[in-house]
Amino acid sequence: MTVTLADVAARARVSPATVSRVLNGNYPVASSTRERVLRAVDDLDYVLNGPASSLAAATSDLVGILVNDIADPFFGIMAGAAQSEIGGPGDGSGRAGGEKLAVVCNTGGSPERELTYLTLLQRQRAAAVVLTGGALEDPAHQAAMAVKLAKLADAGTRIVFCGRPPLPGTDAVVAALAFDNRGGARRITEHLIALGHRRIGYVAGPVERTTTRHRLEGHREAMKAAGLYGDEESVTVHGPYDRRSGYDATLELLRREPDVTAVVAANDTVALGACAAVRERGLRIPEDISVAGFDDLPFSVDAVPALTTVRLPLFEAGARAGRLAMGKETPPPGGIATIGAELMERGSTAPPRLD
Amino acid sequence: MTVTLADVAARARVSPATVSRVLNGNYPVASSTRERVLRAVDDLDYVLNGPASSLAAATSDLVGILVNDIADPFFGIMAGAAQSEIGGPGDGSGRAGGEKLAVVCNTGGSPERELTYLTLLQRQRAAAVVLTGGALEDPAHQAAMAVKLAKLADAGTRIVFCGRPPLPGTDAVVAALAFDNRGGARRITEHLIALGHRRIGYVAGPVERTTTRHRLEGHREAMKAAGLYGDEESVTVHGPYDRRSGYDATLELLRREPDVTAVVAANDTVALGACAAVRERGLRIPEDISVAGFDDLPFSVDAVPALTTVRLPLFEAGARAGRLAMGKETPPPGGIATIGAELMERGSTAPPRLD
DNA sequence: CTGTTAGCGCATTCAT
DNA sequence: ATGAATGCGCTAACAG
Repeated sequence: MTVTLADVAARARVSPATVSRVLNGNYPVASSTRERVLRAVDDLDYVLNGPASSLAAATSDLVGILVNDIADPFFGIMAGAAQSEIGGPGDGSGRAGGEKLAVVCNTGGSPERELTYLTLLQRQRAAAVVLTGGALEDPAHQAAMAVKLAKLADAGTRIVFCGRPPLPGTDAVVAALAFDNRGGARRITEHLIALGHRRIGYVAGPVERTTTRHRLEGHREAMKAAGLYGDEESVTVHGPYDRRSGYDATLELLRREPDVTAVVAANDTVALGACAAVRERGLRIPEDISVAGFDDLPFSVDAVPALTTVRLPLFEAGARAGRLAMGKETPPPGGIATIGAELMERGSTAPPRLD
Repeated sequence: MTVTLADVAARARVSPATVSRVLNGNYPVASSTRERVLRAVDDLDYVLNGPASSLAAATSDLVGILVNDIADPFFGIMAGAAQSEIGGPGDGSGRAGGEKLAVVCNTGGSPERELTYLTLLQRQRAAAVVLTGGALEDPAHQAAMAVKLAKLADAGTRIVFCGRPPLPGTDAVVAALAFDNRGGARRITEHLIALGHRRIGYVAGPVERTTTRHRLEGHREAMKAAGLYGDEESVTVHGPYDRRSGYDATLELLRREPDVTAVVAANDTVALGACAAVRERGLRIPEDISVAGFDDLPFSVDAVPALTTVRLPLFEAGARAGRLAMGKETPPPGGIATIGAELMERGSTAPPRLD
């Protein structure tokens, strides 16, 4: 019932091979012939059979974009940008073209699902895979990832990291775009210290994540450099990268260390929860307690007061990852690029109360 | 170079057909044989060739989820929920299983891209497609969609709408889960009227979208029922569903109609921008102006003051759409279900100033 | 319960 | 520049 390439060939009075050639466009075809073929395609409303094409060519037009949390704009912005570079504009003709199918896969932060998606993508003979966000630091999982990625690369799949440091043991990766999480975290804490804060609480992300660790390390570097050693552990609380966690962790922190004058959150979403907790305790921001975030998501400027945070160029990074995945851009030297993080001073931070 | 099913068969000393059967699990196989085959699969590190499988079976394990804006949690929450129902748990074994590949495709609200993605999915012989969010009301596009969806359905692809009313001319759809946008909008405006507001501004979404129209209609129903006719047009401003638009539109609205005492926004993101604009004008929320949103996204409760809005059960709807797409749940009678919208009264709305 | 036999629809050699 | 032939790796009838 379904129209095949042979049907198109018959109608255009050419061989199937010729139809294939005009559709893939990688071969010289007389323009008159091409016209005829394209008209037949339209007349018959032909749609290429992807599986058959992929089987014969041993490659597909599928590109996977893995994200930790699709409901988090942090990933949404990167994924959308990458997708727009990969997907092409789309001519709306409904006709089969040479388009790639850029799709995003939500791992939910689960290492098992990450591996499963990679297998599924491998099974589809994906043209490329973009991995976004921080990686789990579990050695077993990292090893499994390295093996899996090597196999994918071996089968011709291009691999790009976006916002994630290069995985140890993986040279199969086309390029890794890493955010300067450490530097950004250092700068925001230095900002707080410069304002006069001495007791600074830290609401960290989930343990065993590269992003969490790098941001925490940057924070502690700044603290140490200012001679503010001591009880790092007691002013640090870990939790998931969500609003609820920021709320709970901050309540816990304020209970444990009532004399903190500033709270640094692992990201903006967590910071929002932290703000709610601070207010719940009857404290004002920034008069009684300063709060800082990370990422500079769109909503952060609308918080009241506007959130002091670190801006990550998520859209630009995602777009670049997309181009890298398509081979439209040459990889950075060494395959690794670090992407800067810029401090955004806003209303949620101020000098501590003098008392 | 790559391991094929035949290799596995040889190693397990069975026929290729048997290997296929244990892999697909839809057929009785002696457990001892199955063991042997699975061991061979592991030994050889075999991964099923998706394209070959799809070609032979005339169907793939791909499921597409179309969203208008992947950076918007409204879609992210639905897509994530749907994906979790479709993707299965994932055993992390890295082995080939019977998993579906649930992927989200970002149309960016563009009708061309919507159609293109549908073609790409059709080309892949997708098992199902979930379309989320409001639809464009352009007749030409609707007709094109109806045709395209009919073809997809014809080829065996299950179609589910999530948060979108049934498309005219489409009976190919398995089920449509529609949000009660009209009812929700009516209730929130009634709430404002009950508080004593008479001049209420409306910051609407983009024109020609079902969601925009239904919410606006609900709002106006409430206004009319309260005898508050009149200059609907002059207190209504349209714009995209984003923060910036809410900001700009509200500034425009306040300039045009300085005597409004309340602003209803098309959604929470827009409401956030509206809040910023209101403050920019030196007005307090809710003392000088009440602001209301729609959707009840996670950040809305953290706005200051907390946003009065209409709660949509996005996660539940997405999950249900996912189950429907998988055939794990029987469609509602008539294929259409309306999903309720609940008013959430919070701090951003209050009685108008008496002056 | 398992093996044998045929394609699925297309991209690619080779020819011409 | 085009046509003919071959096989990609797998599933789905059929047998047995």
